[in-house]
Amino acid sequence: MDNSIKKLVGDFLYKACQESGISLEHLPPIFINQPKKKERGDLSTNLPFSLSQRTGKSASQIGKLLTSPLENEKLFSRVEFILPGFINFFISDLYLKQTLKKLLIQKEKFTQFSLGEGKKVQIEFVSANPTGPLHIGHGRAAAFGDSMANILSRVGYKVEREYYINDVGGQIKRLSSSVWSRLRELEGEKVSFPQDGYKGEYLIEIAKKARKELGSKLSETAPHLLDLLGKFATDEILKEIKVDLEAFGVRFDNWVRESSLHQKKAIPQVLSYLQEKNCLYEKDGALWFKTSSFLPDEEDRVLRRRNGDYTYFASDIAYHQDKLRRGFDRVIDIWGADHIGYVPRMKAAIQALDYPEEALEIIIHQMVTLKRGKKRVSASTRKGEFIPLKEVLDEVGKDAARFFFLSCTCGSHLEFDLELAKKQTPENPVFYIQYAYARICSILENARENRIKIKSPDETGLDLLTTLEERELMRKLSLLPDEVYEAAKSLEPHRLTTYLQELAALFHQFYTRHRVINRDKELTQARLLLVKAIKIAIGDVLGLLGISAPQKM
RNA sequence: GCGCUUGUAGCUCAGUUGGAUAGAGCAUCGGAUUGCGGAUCCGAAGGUCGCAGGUUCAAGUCCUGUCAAGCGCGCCA
Repeated sequence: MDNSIKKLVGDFLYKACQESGISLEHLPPIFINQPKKKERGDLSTNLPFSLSQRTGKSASQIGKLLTSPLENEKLFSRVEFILPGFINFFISDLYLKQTLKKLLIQKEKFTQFSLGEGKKVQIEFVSANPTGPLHIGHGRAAAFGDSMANILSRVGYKVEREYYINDVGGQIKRLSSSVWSRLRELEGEKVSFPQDGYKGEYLIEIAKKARKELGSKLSETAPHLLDLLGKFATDEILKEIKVDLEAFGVRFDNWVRESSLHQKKAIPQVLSYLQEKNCLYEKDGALWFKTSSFLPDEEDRVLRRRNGDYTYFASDIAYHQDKLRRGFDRVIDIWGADHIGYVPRMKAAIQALDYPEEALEIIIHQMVTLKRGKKRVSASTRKGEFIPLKEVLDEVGKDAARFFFLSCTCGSHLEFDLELAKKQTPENPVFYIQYAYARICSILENARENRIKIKSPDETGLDLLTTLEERELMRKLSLLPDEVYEAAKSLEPHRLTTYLQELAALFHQFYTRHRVINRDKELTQARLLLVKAIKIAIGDVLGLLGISAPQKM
């Protein structure tokens, strides 16, 4: 659909440049902004300024050249040049009303774009180790990745969500020996708990379940006892993880186990590939990857230990090669900040595999620090010190939690104060938005009860929408496609939470000042359509964020 | 010690690839309802954008230095 008004304005400017003989070689990228002040119009650009630097002409000369062909354009009611070099655009009511109609007719297609061109994108996120329940940090990644996937698919990408399960290695051994200790505790034995084991109490439940289901297989002399326990425990934990994700509104298309890569012999294969490319060498009995030949500041890393085991890095290279070979046009990883030091070596590995560095896009989200009142809680699965995502969901709900995570840029360190989150629940911004939606539903219900039939936009005189509040609402709605587009382009869902708050505020202001259902039948019709359009917009954007839009609250 | 990230109102955070007079929510104070949902609306107060330099017509935004916080610097994953 490409209903971008900014693109439209940009095209006009481009044409105006052509017509006024400004050399297109000098043309910088055209940026269209929303001015902070209403007096400065609905949209503005600093193009005259940037052009004047490149062409040597004065900004006001260029301003005149650019604005005069636009003066009779129906899209604008006014176009003005302002010193030192801005052009302000005032969108015409005609355009706003046409856009309102489009939104009503096209619904969620209103924000569709051909940007993605049907290209395949894979987003891998959460990928928490199956050694314990999801905690609040995973919640941030889950909310972010999931809504990012929604947004990308809206702008024309084919999106796949993937979860990578590290079900091999030292941590799984620690997990199984921890379960074994818990089991023996249950039998009344006094055991010393493994020092680097998982201390969380959830393992007691799993041990109980293991005793019940595995029964006689669990003797100390049983062969592969720890493997058996490890498999059992990871499966149980994964089940719980899936339940939590489901409750958080997140579903994955694909679950990939690290163990499946081992079965496929993917790791020795990728290593021999790298060997041929002369990226490896042996030292101290171990096999090393020459990270430093790609990034001088990085140290070389071990891929195969002296004892013959592969490192996590080795299997991760195999995993990423596998992903890249699956034929995606974009591969996006979302990692927590605790993996930040891992980025350079992964990028180096990608290049060693003959892909350009950009073939893998890595987004780092900062840690969530937790507070309970004044106490800080660190999140450590190993020590069993963490607030499970489930607990947060139970206390503040899926919608509030997702909204909270999505309102911040993922680069910000954020503090989640559980006490505050609970206290704020009634005044949480997400309820403000949902309330606007429910109010509109209520108005529409009211209209139905009064047997007012809402006519189609073509039959209704939208010209009756003349108040300031109505214009502001139409203006905001007309900018929605650009917001979605920009959120997709910059991979920043939080733009949409900001947009929703502003839209909801405009609606509440309108609502307190004007009646939708009133004595003037024509005006009622027009306002019902406006309100219906807002409902579509709010509901749609909430959907992109994975937040519910309740008819009643 | 080195690297990455972050420092904006009392608190939690926005701030459009450098733009025009720095924003929102919460908390605080004051006001609004015989109207479609008061989980709302209106107003007040609240800031040396960590600090110091620099770049330029223009810096919260870019550069350098400095202070502080988080994370990372394994033949762990």
